[in-house]
Amino acid sequence: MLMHQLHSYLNAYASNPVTDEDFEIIKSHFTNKTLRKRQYFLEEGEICKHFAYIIKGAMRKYHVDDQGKEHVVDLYIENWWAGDLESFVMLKPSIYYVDACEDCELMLITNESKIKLCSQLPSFNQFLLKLDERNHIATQRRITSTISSSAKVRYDDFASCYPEFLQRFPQHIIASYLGITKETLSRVRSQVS
Amino acid sequence: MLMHQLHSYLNAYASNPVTDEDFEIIKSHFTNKTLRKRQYFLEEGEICKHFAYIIKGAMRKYHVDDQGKEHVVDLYIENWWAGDLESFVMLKPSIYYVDACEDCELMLITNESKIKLCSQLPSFNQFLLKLDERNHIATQRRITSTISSSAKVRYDDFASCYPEFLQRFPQHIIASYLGITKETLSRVRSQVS
DNA sequence: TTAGACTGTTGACATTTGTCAACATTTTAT
DNA sequence: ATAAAATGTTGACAAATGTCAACAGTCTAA
Repeated sequence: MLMHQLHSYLNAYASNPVTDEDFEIIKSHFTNKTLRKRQYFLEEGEICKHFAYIIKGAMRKYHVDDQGKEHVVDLYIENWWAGDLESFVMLKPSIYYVDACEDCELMLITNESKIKLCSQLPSFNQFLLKLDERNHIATQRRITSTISSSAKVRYDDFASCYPEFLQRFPQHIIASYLGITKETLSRVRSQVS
Repeated sequence: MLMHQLHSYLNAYASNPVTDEDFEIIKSHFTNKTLRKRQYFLEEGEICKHFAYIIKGAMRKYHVDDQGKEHVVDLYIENWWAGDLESFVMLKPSIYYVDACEDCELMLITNESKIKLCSQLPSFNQFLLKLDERNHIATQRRITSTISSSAKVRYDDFASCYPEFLQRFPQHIIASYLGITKETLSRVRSQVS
């Protein structure tokens, strides 16, 4: 079982370690799922019933505009969470697709379970707050970079911040994440830094 | 006292109303502050010791790049929170400025108080989670819009999503928030929708 | 009240980035 | 094994946006 990965992960965010008993409770609220490369986890119009903790693999979230163009909004690898929060908490049909960029092993949780765990285990609540904090900070940096910098600088920032991602996602997906075309990314990469 | 505004605001986010006793505890952790238009709440290099709940007024957070250009990262009005979370929780010098775009009345809280309230009052913890959720969702939409759409569409989205902001912030600040120049915004506005 | 800052618009031109097409390699599915 | 799909690069050109300068109206502080 790869469950222990979630346990270490939770501990990394908690101020005090999560006890084995608490972890048993947490574990009981998750289910396992595997996805093959290119399979959908979520499709536009669906309600996001689960959030996915990624044990292994890589995923992306993207939006398809009126002209049918894909825009990658998020990239995820091991120890990240995939899903559409807006749909998950508001029970609204999602405007996003989430799919697997590699074969994936996931652990899924429903919103009811999340709420139950929050009220039952203060450490879980605390964990979620820390997670949101971290997420908020990363997003803030991303927005700053997006509105302030040229394509080249954005790519360099991304590459130095998430070097692994360069190995794991194809360039056209990274380009889309950065809000530029694959051609522009290709050209930007061939410039010296 | 305008404290009751915070109380209603908290209630709007809680699943059960915040009792008067709980609110007394919460209130005791806040201090009041006023800012005149154009005064700083936070300057680059400082540690963000307080987060500000805005009772009245309007503020912005911005970043100054190597070439001395300002890039507005966030806009805030009544019932929003202003500050730099990264600096606040990590005690790192901030890379942002936060200043008042109108005369402001604020209620300030430190990170220690926030942590204390979280552990003492589950309802406060819950409140923060909801707030982060809402913030996360809004930010997700903003990123989607920024990487997917032209200047005109971004402005129209912004205008329909935050019509008040058009009245309260000058155009060059909105332009910067949208990641475009004031000249481009001026031109985009003169096109018919 | 007055000079200076702040705000907003417009024109001419430069730069960045996108679009479309062609092509080569690699990976994937049958 | 083979065809199709996915990935990545390049060129020619188009479109979007930025830059800089000039200008005018409004607000603000001494």
